[in-house]
Amino acid sequence: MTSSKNDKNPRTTGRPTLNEVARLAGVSPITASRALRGISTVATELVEKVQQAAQELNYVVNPAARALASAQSQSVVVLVPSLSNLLFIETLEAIHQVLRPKGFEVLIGNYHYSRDEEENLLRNYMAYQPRGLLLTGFDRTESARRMVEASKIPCVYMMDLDPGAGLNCVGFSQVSAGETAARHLISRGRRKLAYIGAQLDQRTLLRGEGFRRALQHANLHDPDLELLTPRPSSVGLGGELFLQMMAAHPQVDAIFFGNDDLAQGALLEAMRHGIKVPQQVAVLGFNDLPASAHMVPRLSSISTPREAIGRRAAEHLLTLMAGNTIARPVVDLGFELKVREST
Amino acid sequence: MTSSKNDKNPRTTGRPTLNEVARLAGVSPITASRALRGISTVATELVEKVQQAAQELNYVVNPAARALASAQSQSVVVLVPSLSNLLFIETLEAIHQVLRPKGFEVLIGNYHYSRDEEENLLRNYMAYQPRGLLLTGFDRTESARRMVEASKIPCVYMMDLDPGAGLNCVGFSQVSAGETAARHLISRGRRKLAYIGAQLDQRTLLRGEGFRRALQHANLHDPDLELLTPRPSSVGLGGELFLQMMAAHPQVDAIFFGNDDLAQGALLEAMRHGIKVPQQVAVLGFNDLPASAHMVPRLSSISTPREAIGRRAAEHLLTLMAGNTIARPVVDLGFELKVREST
DNA sequence: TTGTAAGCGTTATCAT
DNA sequence: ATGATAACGCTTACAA
Repeated sequence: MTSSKNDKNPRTTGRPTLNEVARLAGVSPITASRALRGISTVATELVEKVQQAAQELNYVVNPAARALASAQSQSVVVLVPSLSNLLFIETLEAIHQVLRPKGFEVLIGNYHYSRDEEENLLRNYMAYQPRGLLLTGFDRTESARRMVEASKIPCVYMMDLDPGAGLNCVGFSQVSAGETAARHLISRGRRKLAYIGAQLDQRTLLRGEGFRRALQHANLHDPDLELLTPRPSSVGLGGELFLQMMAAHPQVDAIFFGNDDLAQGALLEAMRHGIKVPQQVAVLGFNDLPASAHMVPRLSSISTPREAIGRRAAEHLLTLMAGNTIARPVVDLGFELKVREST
Repeated sequence: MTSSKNDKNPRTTGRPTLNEVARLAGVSPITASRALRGISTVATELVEKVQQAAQELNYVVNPAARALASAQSQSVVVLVPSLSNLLFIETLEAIHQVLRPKGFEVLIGNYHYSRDEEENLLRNYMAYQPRGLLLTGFDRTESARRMVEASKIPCVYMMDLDPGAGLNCVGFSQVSAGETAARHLISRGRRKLAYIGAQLDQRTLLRGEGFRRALQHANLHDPDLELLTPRPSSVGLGGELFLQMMAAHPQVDAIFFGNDDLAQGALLEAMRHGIKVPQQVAVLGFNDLPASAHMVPRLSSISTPREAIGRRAAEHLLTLMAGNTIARPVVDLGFELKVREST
């Protein structure tokens, strides 16, 4: 018994500790700990006493101490390739909505579409001993893959579906979305179909593959009508690529864009240059971003359930973190073609 | 000496500890700790040995243990009112860029423009004993304000400038930006000027105030020409409000929008309804979002230095966290009027 | 400049 | 069902 609590000891936070709560409640610290964590072995009566004491003292656990003692944090790491795409913002929001109420801290890592950066983030965040991992897609370095596997940390993959059907994932088939795009355009009587994609991540590529596959199947595929660039997707870039495509291949009568911002840019340049959409060329976007429905003409797009993906992935992870396994690890949330004025 | 390291002890992480690094380097744990933290009292020779050992073992500190022992985390809490506004994304990115390399973990809180939610987030995050705080603007609950003050945690305010000039802040004068908008429109010969704002946060209001003030000064102010709504800002809403304003006040010849997305929506509806911009009505946006320069007509806007704000605020905070004070706490980064085709 | 001892606040273990 | 004890991995205080 050296001194009283508010000693101005720099090693102390000044906040009430579990010990103090326990003393006030007249129980041992460990009982207080159990009571607060909702561990069933504690008598209801004591639980109440402890909760009251905690409330009275305004007690909040010290996450550092908890993490140290239990070798487990309360944090979940979410890695996304971009934040400038509204797409991922909505997903993140949904994840927060599910995880925060359960007491989890969400650590967000943006790897800017770089596999190496993703690996680094993963390595760094592993130091925090996260309880769970939420990763985007399946395209990562071998080393990152191994880290995840070796860590044994529960992990759910978002956005795409595991072809192997072995990993826990929540998303939709990117390939199939590409096929749908092609079939829609073909059904509109289009015959010279182009694909324009930027930010060549795995999913953009997969979409392109689905698109190509459907065209080949219809005997309409022309490899010249594919314009891909690793530059980051944006409205400005979309306009630029659109003009480039129309200049090189004036006979193109439909374009599928890997992202709505590209398609929006195309619509804008089409207007500026008097190119009639959809009369001369149909424009189809992807993701159905909020502005798309308001473009002139209103942009047709494939709407993706990114909010639902975030929510379901987080719930999925909650199950895994609770130690349960999941019967059906692959959750396909599908997508929806929104036909508006541009196709 | 009970057992060897990889005992499958559930209380242990399996990762190498500082002790092991110290042993390998042939020094005491505390020396290893000091060496790794770059504390100057350690002999250069030993520092090298320790670093080598750490590297060899692939050592990474346990943040929980560090936080517990030092009563200080390595985390910085950033609170923003929204993530769906690209504006804050860019700011966050810059903050990350500055803070992560220095070993800080960035905790992001989105309070959805709700003062109460901000207060809650603050309370929750305080449990993590953050080393620093990055807050948006000055409009918060009294209780939140007190928490920040009482905590003594270094804090930098972003986006606006403290009228009292006492708080550390990095931003620009929102009022002055509103004035600039009005003066520009007036200088273009406009006489019936309207202001349309959504998501009525403090800064939108301040901008409106500056706008109003300049109009009054020029004897051009008409309170009927202000359209404010608490609904969240979006392209769709902008179009809607624009049409509403033009229907109610067909004589309006210029509109300043509190946000670019609103202005973009206005441009789109103007086009759809054959309202000529800027001939019939000039449209001026705010923030200069990426798509604005590509609109038809290209949107004039007030460009804000959100990336620089994030960077400078983070650097500012770094200084404070290092225990230094700042001579000039108020950093005004200004703004820039971009005149394009819509005004 | 380096090391010893102790403690940060919590939870796992094992006994009762 | 509850508690005593030790331990998690690191850093502060102080001694050498």
